[in-house]
Amino acid sequence: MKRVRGSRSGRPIMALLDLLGRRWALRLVWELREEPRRFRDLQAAIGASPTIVNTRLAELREAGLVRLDEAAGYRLTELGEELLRLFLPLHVWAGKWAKSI
Amino acid sequence: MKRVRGSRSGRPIMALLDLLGRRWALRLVWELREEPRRFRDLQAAIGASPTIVNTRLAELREAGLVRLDEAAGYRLTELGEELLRLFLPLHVWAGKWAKSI
DNA sequence: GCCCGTTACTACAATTTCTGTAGCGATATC
DNA sequence: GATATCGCTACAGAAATTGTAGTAACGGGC
Repeated sequence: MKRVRGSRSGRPIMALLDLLGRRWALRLVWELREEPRRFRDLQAAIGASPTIVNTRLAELREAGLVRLDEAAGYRLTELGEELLRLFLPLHVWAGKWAKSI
Repeated sequence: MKRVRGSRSGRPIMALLDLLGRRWALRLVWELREEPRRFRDLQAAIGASPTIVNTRLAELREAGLVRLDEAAGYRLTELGEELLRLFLPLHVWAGKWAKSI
Protein backbone atom coordinates (compact mmCIF):
# COMPACT_ATOMS: atom_id res chain seq x y z
CA MET A 1 0.00 0.00 0.00
CA LYS A 2 1.26 3.38 -1.08
CA ARG A 3 1.73 6.04 1.53
CA VAL A 4 0.13 9.39 0.86
CA ARG A 5 1.34 12.79 1.99
CA GLY A 6 0.14 13.73 5.44
CA SER A 7 -1.06 10.25 6.24
CA ARG A 8 1.41 9.66 9.00
CA SER A 9 -1.19 7.79 10.95
CA GLY A 10 -1.67 5.14 8.33
CA ARG A 11 -5.42 5.41 8.77
CA PRO A 12 -7.08 5.07 5.39
CA ILE A 13 -9.54 7.88 5.96
CA MET A 14 -6.68 10.29 6.60
CA ALA A 15 -4.87 9.21 3.46
CA LEU A 16 -8.08 9.67 1.53
CA LEU A 17 -8.86 13.09 2.98
CA ASP A 18 -5.34 14.13 2.21
CA LEU A 19 -5.52 12.94 -1.38
CA LEU A 20 -8.90 14.52 -2.05
CA GLY A 21 -8.00 17.66 -0.12
CA ARG A 22 -5.43 18.70 -2.70
CA ARG A 23 -6.31 21.43 -5.09
CA TRP A 24 -8.43 20.28 -8.04
CA ALA A 25 -8.52 16.64 -6.93
CA LEU A 26 -12.20 16.59 -5.97
CA ARG A 27 -13.03 18.69 -8.97
CA LEU A 28 -11.29 16.31 -11.34
CA VAL A 29 -13.22 13.34 -10.00
CA TRP A 30 -16.38 15.36 -10.37
CA GLU A 31 -15.64 16.24 -14.00
CA LEU A 32 -15.28 12.57 -14.78
CA ARG A 33 -18.65 11.67 -13.33
CA GLU A 34 -20.45 11.24 -16.64
CA GLU A 35 -18.04 10.28 -19.36
CA PRO A 36 -14.36 9.86 -20.18
CA ARG A 37 -12.58 13.10 -20.98
CA ARG A 38 -9.35 14.02 -22.71
CA PHE A 39 -6.46 15.63 -20.91
CA ARG A 40 -6.79 18.98 -22.64
CA ASP A 41 -10.53 18.89 -22.27
CA LEU A 42 -10.27 18.34 -18.54
CA GLN A 43 -7.69 21.03 -18.23
CA ALA A 44 -9.84 23.57 -20.05
CA ALA A 45 -12.92 22.56 -18.06
CA ILE A 46 -11.42 23.25 -14.66
CA GLY A 47 -9.10 26.07 -15.72
CA ALA A 48 -5.92 24.84 -14.06
CA SER A 49 -2.41 24.56 -15.41
CA PRO A 50 -1.47 21.41 -17.30
CA THR A 51 1.28 20.84 -14.77
CA ILE A 52 -1.09 20.43 -11.89
CA VAL A 53 -3.72 18.59 -13.87
CA ASN A 54 -1.12 16.03 -14.80
CA THR A 55 0.17 15.79 -11.24
CA ARG A 56 -3.31 15.23 -9.78
CA LEU A 57 -4.26 12.75 -12.46
CA ALA A 58 -1.09 10.81 -11.73
CA GLU A 59 -1.96 10.73 -8.02
CA LEU A 60 -5.53 9.66 -8.72
CA ARG A 61 -4.30 6.96 -11.06
CA GLU A 62 -1.86 5.70 -8.47
CA ALA A 63 -4.68 5.65 -5.96
CA GLY A 64 -6.65 3.46 -8.34
CA LEU A 65 -9.49 5.93 -8.78
CA VAL A 66 -8.80 7.04 -12.33
CA ARG A 67 -7.31 5.39 -15.38
CA LEU A 68 -6.36 6.41 -18.88
CA ASP A 69 -8.29 4.70 -21.60
CA GLU A 70 -6.26 5.50 -24.69
CA ALA A 71 -9.25 5.24 -26.94
CA ALA A 72 -11.61 7.44 -24.96
CA GLY A 73 -9.63 9.49 -22.45
CA TYR A 74 -9.42 9.65 -18.67
CA ARG A 75 -12.15 7.84 -16.82
CA LEU A 76 -13.04 6.63 -13.35
CA THR A 77 -12.16 3.09 -12.40
CA GLU A 78 -14.68 0.85 -10.67
CA LEU A 79 -13.29 2.06 -7.37
CA GLY A 80 -13.49 5.65 -8.53
CA GLU A 81 -17.14 5.23 -9.48
CA GLU A 82 -17.89 3.82 -6.07
CA LEU A 83 -16.36 6.90 -4.52
CA LEU A 84 -18.29 9.16 -6.84
CA ARG A 85 -21.55 7.52 -5.83
CA LEU A 86 -20.88 8.64 -2.28
CA PHE A 87 -20.43 12.18 -3.53
CA LEU A 88 -23.39 12.45 -5.83
CA PRO A 89 -25.82 13.63 -3.13
CA LEU A 90 -23.47 16.56 -2.72
CA HIS A 91 -24.92 18.04 -5.88
CA VAL A 92 -28.37 18.33 -4.36
CA TRP A 93 -27.11 19.44 -1.00
CA ALA A 94 -24.97 22.17 -2.59
CA GLY A 95 -28.09 23.81 -3.99
CA LYS A 96 -29.68 23.93 -0.59
CA TRP A 97 -26.48 25.20 0.97
CA ALA A 98 -26.18 28.01 -1.58
CA LYS A 99 -29.67 29.22 -0.76
CA SER A 100 -29.05 29.31 2.95
CA ILE A 101 -25.98 31.60 2.87
CA MET B 1 -24.41 34.99 -1.49
CA LYS B 2 -20.67 35.10 -1.14
CA ARG B 3 -18.56 34.23 -4.12
CA VAL B 4 -15.91 31.57 -3.64
CA ARG B 5 -12.61 31.29 -5.44
CA GLY B 6 -12.82 29.45 -8.71
CA SER B 7 -16.58 29.49 -8.77
CA ARG B 8 -16.84 31.66 -11.83
CA SER B 9 -19.81 29.69 -12.99
CA GLY B 10 -21.92 30.49 -9.97
CA ARG B 11 -22.95 26.85 -9.74
CA PRO B 12 -23.18 25.88 -6.08
CA ILE B 13 -21.50 22.53 -6.57
CA MET B 14 -18.42 24.24 -8.01
CA ALA B 15 -18.26 26.69 -5.16
CA LEU B 16 -18.54 23.81 -2.73
CA LEU B 17 -15.89 21.69 -4.45
CA ASP B 18 -13.62 24.68 -4.48
CA LEU B 19 -14.12 25.41 -0.81
CA LEU B 20 -13.63 21.80 0.26
CA GLY B 21 -10.79 21.28 -2.18
CA ARG B 22 -8.50 23.62 -0.29
CA ARG B 23 -5.83 22.12 1.84
CA TRP B 24 -7.05 20.96 5.25
CA ALA B 25 -10.65 22.03 4.67
CA LEU B 26 -12.07 18.51 4.43
CA ARG B 27 -9.84 17.38 7.23
CA LEU B 28 -11.04 20.15 9.53
CA VAL B 29 -14.68 19.23 8.98
CA TRP B 30 -13.77 15.64 9.66
CA GLU B 31 -12.03 16.47 12.93
CA LEU B 32 -15.17 18.23 14.12
CA ARG B 33 -17.40 15.24 13.44
CA GLU B 34 -17.74 14.14 17.05
CA GLU B 35 -17.36 17.06 19.38
CA PRO B 36 -16.35 20.72 19.55
CA ARG B 37 -12.63 21.31 19.58
CA ARG B 38 -10.39 24.19 20.56
CA PHE B 39 -8.28 26.05 18.05
CA ARG B 40 -4.98 24.76 19.37
CA ASP B 41 -6.35 21.29 19.71
CA LEU B 42 -7.46 21.26 16.07
CA GLN B 43 -4.18 22.67 14.96
CA ALA B 44 -2.20 20.01 16.77
CA ALA B 45 -4.50 17.26 15.53
CA ILE B 46 -4.01 17.99 11.87
CA GLY B 47 -0.45 19.27 12.08
CA ALA B 48 -0.86 22.44 10.04
CA SER B 49 0.29 25.97 10.74
CA PRO B 50 -1.95 28.23 12.82
CA THR B 51 -2.08 30.64 9.91
CA ILE B 52 -3.78 28.21 7.61
CA VAL B 53 -5.95 26.67 10.29
CA ASN B 54 -7.28 30.10 11.07
CA THR B 55 -7.77 30.93 7.39
CA ARG B 56 -9.70 27.72 6.69
CA LEU B 57 -11.81 28.05 9.80
CA ALA B 58 -12.71 31.57 8.75
CA GLU B 59 -13.74 30.32 5.31
CA LEU B 60 -15.78 27.49 6.78
CA ARG B 61 -17.43 29.88 9.20
CA GLU B 62 -18.29 32.25 6.39
CA ALA B 63 -19.72 29.33 4.48
CA GLY B 64 -21.97 28.60 7.44
CA LEU B 65 -20.52 25.16 8.07
CA VAL B 66 -18.60 25.87 11.26
CA ARG B 67 -19.07 28.23 14.17
CA LEU B 68 -17.15 29.18 17.24
CA ASP B 69 -18.87 28.37 20.49
CA GLU B 70 -16.87 30.35 23.01
CA ALA B 71 -17.68 27.98 25.79
CA ALA B 72 -16.79 24.75 24.00
CA GLY B 73 -14.71 25.52 20.94
CA TYR B 74 -15.21 25.18 17.20
CA ARG B 75 -18.13 23.06 16.14
CA LEU B 76 -20.20 22.22 13.09
CA THR B 77 -23.37 24.16 12.45
CA GLU B 78 -26.59 22.40 11.53
CA LEU B 79 -25.60 22.83 7.90
CA GLY B 80 -22.13 21.51 8.60
CA GLU B 81 -23.55 18.42 10.26
CA GLU B 82 -25.73 17.78 7.25
CA LEU B 83 -22.68 17.91 5.05
CA LEU B 84 -20.80 15.62 7.37
CA ARG B 85 -23.56 13.05 7.21
CA LEU B 86 -22.98 12.82 3.47
CA PHE B 87 -19.33 12.14 4.17
CA LEU B 88 -19.63 9.59 6.90
CA PRO B 89 -19.84 6.57 4.56
CA LEU B 90 -16.43 7.66 3.36
CA HIS B 91 -14.96 6.20 6.51
CA VAL B 92 -16.10 2.72 5.64
CA TRP B 93 -15.26 3.06 1.99
CA ALA B 94 -11.74 4.26 2.80
CA GLY B 95 -11.02 0.97 4.53
CA LYS B 96 -12.05 -0.99 1.50
CA TRP B 97 -10.09 1.31 -0.76
CA ALA B 98 -6.93 0.93 1.30
CA LYS B 99 -7.11 -2.82 1.01
CA SER B 100 -7.49 -2.77 -2.72
CA ILE B 101 -4.38 -0.73 -3.50
C1' DG C 1 -1.59 44.69 41.95
C1' DC C 2 0.93 40.81 39.65
C1' DC C 3 2.17 36.41 37.90
C1' DC C 4 0.52 32.29 35.29
C1' DG C 5 -1.98 29.72 32.23
C1' DT C 6 -5.30 29.51 28.55
C1' DT C 7 -7.81 31.39 24.79
C1' DA C 8 -7.99 32.85 19.64
C1' DC C 9 -5.29 34.75 16.48
C1' DT C 10 -1.40 37.52 13.79
C1' DA C 11 3.49 38.72 11.67
C1' DC C 12 6.72 37.40 8.69
C1' DA C 13 10.51 35.10 6.28
C1' DA C 14 11.51 30.58 4.25
C1' DT C 15 9.71 27.00 1.61
C1' DT C 16 6.50 24.58 -1.28
C1' DT C 17 2.89 24.57 -4.58
C1' DC C 18 0.53 26.37 -8.52
C1' DT C 19 0.08 29.16 -12.69
C1' DG C 20 0.83 30.69 -17.41
C1' DT C 21 3.07 30.07 -21.44
C1' DA C 22 5.65 27.70 -24.50
C1' DG C 23 7.03 23.64 -26.49
C1' DC C 24 8.22 18.38 -27.10
C1' DG C 25 7.61 13.76 -29.07
C1' DA C 26 4.46 10.50 -30.87
C1' DT C 27 0.63 9.39 -33.95
C1' DA C 28 -2.67 10.14 -37.53
C1' DT C 29 -4.62 12.62 -41.89
C1' DC C 30 -4.19 14.78 -45.93
C1' DG D 1 5.69 17.66 -45.81
C1' DA D 2 2.23 20.32 -43.50
C1' DT D 3 -1.29 20.17 -40.03
C1' DA D 4 -3.69 18.53 -36.27
C1' DT D 5 -4.46 16.00 -31.88
C1' DC D 6 -2.84 13.35 -28.24
C1' DG D 7 -0.53 13.27 -23.37
C1' DC D 8 2.77 15.53 -21.14
C1' DT D 9 7.09 18.56 -19.64
C1' DA D 10 10.16 22.96 -18.70
C1' DC D 11 10.55 26.84 -16.32
C1' DA D 12 10.11 31.45 -14.37
C1' DG D 13 6.98 34.17 -11.72
C1' DA D 14 3.11 34.29 -8.49
C1' DA D 15 0.54 32.52 -4.77
C1' DA D 16 -0.26 29.49 -0.89
C1' DT D 17 1.63 27.16 3.17
C1' DT D 18 4.83 26.38 6.85
C1' DG D 19 7.38 27.20 11.12
C1' DT D 20 8.30 30.09 14.68
C1' DA D 21 7.48 33.69 17.42
C1' DG D 22 4.61 36.74 19.51
C1' DT D 23 0.17 39.69 20.65
C1' DA D 24 -3.98 40.83 23.13
C1' DA D 25 -7.72 39.37 26.12
C1' DC D 26 -9.57 36.71 29.86
C1' DG D 27 -9.61 34.22 34.37
C1' DG D 28 -7.88 32.43 38.33
C1' DG D 29 -4.63 32.24 42.57
C1' DC D 30 -1.86 35.07 45.83
